[in-house]
Amino acid sequence: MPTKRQALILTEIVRIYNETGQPVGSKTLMNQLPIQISSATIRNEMAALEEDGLIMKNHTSSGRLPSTSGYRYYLDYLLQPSVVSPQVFSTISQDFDRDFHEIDDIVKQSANILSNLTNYTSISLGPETINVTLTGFRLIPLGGDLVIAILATSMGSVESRVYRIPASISSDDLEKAVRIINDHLVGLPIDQVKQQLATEMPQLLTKYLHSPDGFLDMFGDVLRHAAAEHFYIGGRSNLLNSVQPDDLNRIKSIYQLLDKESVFPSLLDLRPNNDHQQSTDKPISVKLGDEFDNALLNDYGLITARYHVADHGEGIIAILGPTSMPYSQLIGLMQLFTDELVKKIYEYYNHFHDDS
Amino acid sequence: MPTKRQALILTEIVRIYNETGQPVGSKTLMNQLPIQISSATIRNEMAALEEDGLIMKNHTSSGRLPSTSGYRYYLDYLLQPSVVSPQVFSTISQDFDRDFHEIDDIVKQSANILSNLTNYTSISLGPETINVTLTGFRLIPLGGDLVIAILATSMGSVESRVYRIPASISSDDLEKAVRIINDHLVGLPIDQVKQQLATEMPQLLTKYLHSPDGFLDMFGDVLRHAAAEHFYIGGRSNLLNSVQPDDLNRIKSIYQLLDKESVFPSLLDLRPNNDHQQSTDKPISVKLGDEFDNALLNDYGLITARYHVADHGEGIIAILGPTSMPYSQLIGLMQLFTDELVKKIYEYYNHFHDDS
DNA sequence: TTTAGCACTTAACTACTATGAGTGCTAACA
DNA sequence: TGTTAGCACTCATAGTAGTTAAGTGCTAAA
Repeated sequence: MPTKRQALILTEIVRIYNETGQPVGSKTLMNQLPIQISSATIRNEMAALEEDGLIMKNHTSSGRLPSTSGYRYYLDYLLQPSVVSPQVFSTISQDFDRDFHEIDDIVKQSANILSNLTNYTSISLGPETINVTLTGFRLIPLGGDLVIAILATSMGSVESRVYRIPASISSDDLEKAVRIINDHLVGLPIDQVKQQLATEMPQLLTKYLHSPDGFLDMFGDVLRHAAAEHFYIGGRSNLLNSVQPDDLNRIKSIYQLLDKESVFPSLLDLRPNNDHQQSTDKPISVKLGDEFDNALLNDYGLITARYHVADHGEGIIAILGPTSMPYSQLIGLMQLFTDELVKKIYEYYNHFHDDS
Repeated sequence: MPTKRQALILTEIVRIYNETGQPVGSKTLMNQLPIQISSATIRNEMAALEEDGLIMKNHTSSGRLPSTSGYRYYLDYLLQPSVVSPQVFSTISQDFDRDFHEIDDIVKQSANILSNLTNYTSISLGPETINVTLTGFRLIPLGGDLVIAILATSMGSVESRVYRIPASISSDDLEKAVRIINDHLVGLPIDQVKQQLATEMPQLLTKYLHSPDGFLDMFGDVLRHAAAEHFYIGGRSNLLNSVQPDDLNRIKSIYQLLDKESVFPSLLDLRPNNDHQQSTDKPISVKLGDEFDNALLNDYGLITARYHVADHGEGIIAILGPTSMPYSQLIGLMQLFTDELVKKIYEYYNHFHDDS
């Protein structure tokens, strides 16, 4: 456990290292610290901090920089979110001030705003589809034996996919089947729809379809895609800001990682299992270096902010940048940003359900 | 105009430089050339080639490398497409051997296959929507005053967007309006639909809608999005292969370019105006360095292959890589690749119209 | 026209030498 | 006991000089 003075020194090391990117020496600290102590004393304190594993050296005679544990300690105990400037605030509201046609657009735009604001990479995941209900299911014939199956949800998202229908099924029967789906399932939460799909629907449909399996597979397939989480990454190229010019291969690997969009959210553990206590407590949490599963991200930090939209579950927005980010400012920013985002999403949903 | 022997030397310089990435000296050439001449003679010939601006030096005592004009000359007069190995061929057919649900999936997959195959970045643009017809238009109420407008085309693509309908319009009238759209416009090519939208439709709709403007705007909007060209970029990260480790800023700029997907096709001039004779003649053409509008791409080359799908217009697939690419192999590959791609797209469309 | 020979150029590598920022330790001091 | 001045020591960085190897241009001979 560092003493109060050691904590002060650690905070200062984090601050200066984040600003300059260079290891911090005892003389520099002496000039910057609010208290009057000599460089020798600072050296002694730094030796103690190094003993505790909170700071480290690049080589015998270099200044100190925060270790991962040092960052961790700083984030958990020392950091204080700084207040966001009014200009930034008005920038955010301005960027959000448009009419969004789909919830996905809001999610996308939020990632873009945040990455523009911070010059880091941003990842945005829409509110969980807890209370989303099925609004409608349609089949539109395309000619031939192909149809487009369209599924709409109360969130305003539409999923459409093309399928082949065996010629043996008459279009009358198809229409009836679609009507049954709509009569029985519209208005139900997606989860329940999935459930009924396995239990009651097969029986109901056998009246009209000889073998409803194909039809149900199709419906299930669209449903699965509609319920899948959509997320967006903004400012990919900012990842290049933080990297040393020499290790080009690492950049490449990280980009390949980003390209494989499918694995990204699980890799970053954006939606942790509930066992993971620490992160579920606070709305904003930070994941550092070796806490990632993938070694490629060892030099990166991820600031994750959870936000809750009334009756619509949790969404997530995150910043991915180098380990040394101005956390204090960024976390202040995130608090404000999620507030605005929640406001916007809430507003969007309200337009739906209110004026009927 | 280079002599025959000079052309041979140029070809060899291009080949070796592409393989090694290093400037080529007279001794190396002496050993590699199929003819028996001394290094001194080669030096003389190289001096002549340099005089013509076809090759250049990095510094006084370095070997030679092809200049942009040199590449241009090589591509226009010397290059011979090499034959693709059977393994590559079977790789291509294998990768294409799946059931595609949408034409966009084929376009996407083709970009991925090509970039995997070549280790370069690949850009794929689907066949132009010349003969695409409107297959259906639907509105699904979402509750409140919102509806999802869904437009389907004979290509199997579906565009859906959410709109707000003024409460003054009754749902009965809306349904009638939708029916009118379907009765009058289904089966027509998109172009004609657009035309009628401006001419006849307003009159027809006034019978049912007090002011059809809002409705027509909505329909026009979906139509515009449905008709927009979709393209895909595969293997973005391969761009990093070709770049010098020191100029990180250029990489970043190029990535930002790639992120702005909207400007990319026009920048690359993938669909040149028909005046541009050279490129419309050949199905495969190459654009080099300073021929790009954007200076960022000065060190890059773009191999563009046009392919024609019967009754469905032209599609484009391209490879973006460093100026020094193994053009001979790549162009051979592209010929074969577009054949396979055309086959696949044709097959896809046939499933639509044939077995009705 | 071709070739051998040679002087010349240049990038890349190596070895060596400051320089300076920074540390750890000791001894004196409050 | 905590703090500070002083000093020897370490190490990355930058700069200088010398060497090597690849390559050129030019001249003169075949």
